[in-house]
Amino acid sequence: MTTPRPKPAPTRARRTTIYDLAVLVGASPTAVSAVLNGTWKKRRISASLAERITRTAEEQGYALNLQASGLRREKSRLIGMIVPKYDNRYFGSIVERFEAMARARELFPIITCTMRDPALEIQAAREMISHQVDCLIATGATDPDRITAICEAAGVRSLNLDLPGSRAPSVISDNFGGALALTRRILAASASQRHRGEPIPFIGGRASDHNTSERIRGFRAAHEEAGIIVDETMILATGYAPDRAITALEVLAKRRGQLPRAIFVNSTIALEGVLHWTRSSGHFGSVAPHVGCFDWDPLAAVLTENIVMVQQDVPAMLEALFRLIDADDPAPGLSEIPTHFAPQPFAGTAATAGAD
Amino acid sequence: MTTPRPKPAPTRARRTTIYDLAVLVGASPTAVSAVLNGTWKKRRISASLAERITRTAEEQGYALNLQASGLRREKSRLIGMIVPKYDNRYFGSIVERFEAMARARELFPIITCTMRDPALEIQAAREMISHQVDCLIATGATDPDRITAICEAAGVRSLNLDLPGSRAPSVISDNFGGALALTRRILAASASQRHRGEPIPFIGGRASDHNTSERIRGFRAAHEEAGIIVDETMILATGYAPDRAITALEVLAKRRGQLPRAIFVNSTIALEGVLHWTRSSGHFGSVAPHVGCFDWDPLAAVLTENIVMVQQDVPAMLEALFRLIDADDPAPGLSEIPTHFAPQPFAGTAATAGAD
DNA sequence: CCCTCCTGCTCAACCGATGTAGCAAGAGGT
DNA sequence: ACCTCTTGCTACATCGGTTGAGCAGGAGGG
Repeated sequence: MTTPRPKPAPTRARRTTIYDLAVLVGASPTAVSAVLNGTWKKRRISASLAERITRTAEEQGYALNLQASGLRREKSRLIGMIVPKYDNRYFGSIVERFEAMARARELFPIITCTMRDPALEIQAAREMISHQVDCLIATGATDPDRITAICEAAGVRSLNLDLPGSRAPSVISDNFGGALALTRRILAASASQRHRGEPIPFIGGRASDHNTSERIRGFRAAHEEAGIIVDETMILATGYAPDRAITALEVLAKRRGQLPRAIFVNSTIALEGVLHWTRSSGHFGSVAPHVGCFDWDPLAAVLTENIVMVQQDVPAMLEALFRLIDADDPAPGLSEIPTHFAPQPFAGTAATAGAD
Repeated sequence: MTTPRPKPAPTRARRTTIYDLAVLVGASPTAVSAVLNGTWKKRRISASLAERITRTAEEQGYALNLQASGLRREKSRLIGMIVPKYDNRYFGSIVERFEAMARARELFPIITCTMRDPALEIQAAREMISHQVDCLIATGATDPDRITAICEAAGVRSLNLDLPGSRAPSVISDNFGGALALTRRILAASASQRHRGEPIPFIGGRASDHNTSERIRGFRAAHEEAGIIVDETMILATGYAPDRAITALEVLAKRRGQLPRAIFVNSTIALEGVLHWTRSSGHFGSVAPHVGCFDWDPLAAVLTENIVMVQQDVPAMLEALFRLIDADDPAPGLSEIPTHFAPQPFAGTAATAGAD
């Protein structure tokens, strides 16, 4: 019945279905389906028939068609996530952990990266909805509320991660608190090398996104505590490209006629540029500035002196996220997860202990 | 099966279907379907009806049910990829590029990471097949042929990336050539600091995987060219964990009673351990050894003196991969893509030019 | 012996989209 | 006036599972 093809039927063996199995076993498709999806006890199929069906399915290498199954059940057991980039450890660990936790709940995670492109975010969200995801997580989305609106229209639950929205529950880091603690630390560390009242620059990120603006707030608060005034020219939220960070610092140094003794860096990607500049510009000689980085990278930890990194607590964030997913209560609140300072590399491992 | 809740049916508005639209427009579901999937000209639907249908669909926020569509068409326009980890730039860029290229072909990419766990690889492959992927890419799989076999049984095309298999077409880096060139370079760079005939250690990876063994072969070939004998104790393929690399180097140094003047490092993850050891063990003082790393990380590039990194040519690999996907000819050959040395950080950018 | 209950299974109607077949109305040709 | 062709649409079966309803046969009770 497939098609009236004059094809010499080369390979294209049709996939085994429950109907094929039913014929093989001599039972009804219903029985096969019930056995294979585990509802057979409830449906009063005998253990012996169940055994025969299971065995035959295995022999035939039967694979359930989840498209058909999902269509009938009107849910897919698919959970979607959109993510901006795969070029840093933060999003990498979010995705790894998300997948593991989704699988533990018998959900199939589908993740797609949007290259920080707002149009692609929307397109990806729509595609995921078309694929009938039961739930969609927007991670670091530029316009989370837009995604929430699209999901709402389709009756799909949505949550925000990393960047908050106002219309869906959001789990984010305590950006203010993390930036405050980080700024305090590098202000203290660099105190003896700075003039009295001299502020440090903030570099990277987009002032328009919530996280960056909260971090700037924490950055300012720490300065204020220390009695330091921060003027606008110290805030260089020039985006996520490393070379923009370099240019901005170069310009700043030229204008001020002096080099910063400490720098607040707002992402590991910006950090690439910053560290390149401090190392290879020749400006600093052997006295590298203190660097505080909001986000963590293990190679930076190993290779940089005078660096402090704030690590976002990905496990805790995802625990919180899945608590919201498990409880299907869509109260659109904001969960802020505390950050912590990244530990010394290899602290407490056999490797360090052994290196006497 | 969630729970027997006395829920007051709060929101859960059913999703709009072509039947709903058909009623609204006063046309048949067939017409709606034809208009929305673009076959309406062929089906001789009038432009005016098409216009009305399109408008109504938009107003109602209609989203196609790809589960139903895929079921009927017997293909999903889904393309699957399994990937070991998200903790390095190599796999990150593979995934980013794969997604972009898949989307350019109107395929929806679904990617899942398997944490280098062979059982999870198999499970993930099966799940993807159940979701009816049209094609499955096994990236860095520990047992690619097993996955190919599973795909074959289900009539799904499969390809290997990064690690080759014998039963499906494979696209990988020229590991031998890359390792040969890299080893030559660090042997040359460290020549004046090594005793005559002194080999350097190879650290990281698994000797059982094809890539590592090819790299070892290239590593040995470069030594042989230089008239240096490499005994087994210099090959430290201790896996991908950074702390294992540290331990192995520590043991090696103790046994030989001297420090290596150059090191071949087989992944950026092992590099974390290696650089930690060279920096903080105190062994090296200010004379860091020459490091050659098979794989690239931008922070390592910026922060390490005397490092040479081999970068795998991800764009070229994915071009080759998609050529195989586009041509549906499954000849199980091996494409080896040349690698190159990573360029100087920010070379040729405004950033460098500006930093006078 | 009749009635009820339980066991073990099957039937048929879906889920939403799509491809094939076909029908009614009007245009155009002879 | 009759036939053919085109236009613009609809009806229906189908993809592969799932699910509520229901049926046959045997056990058990009165």
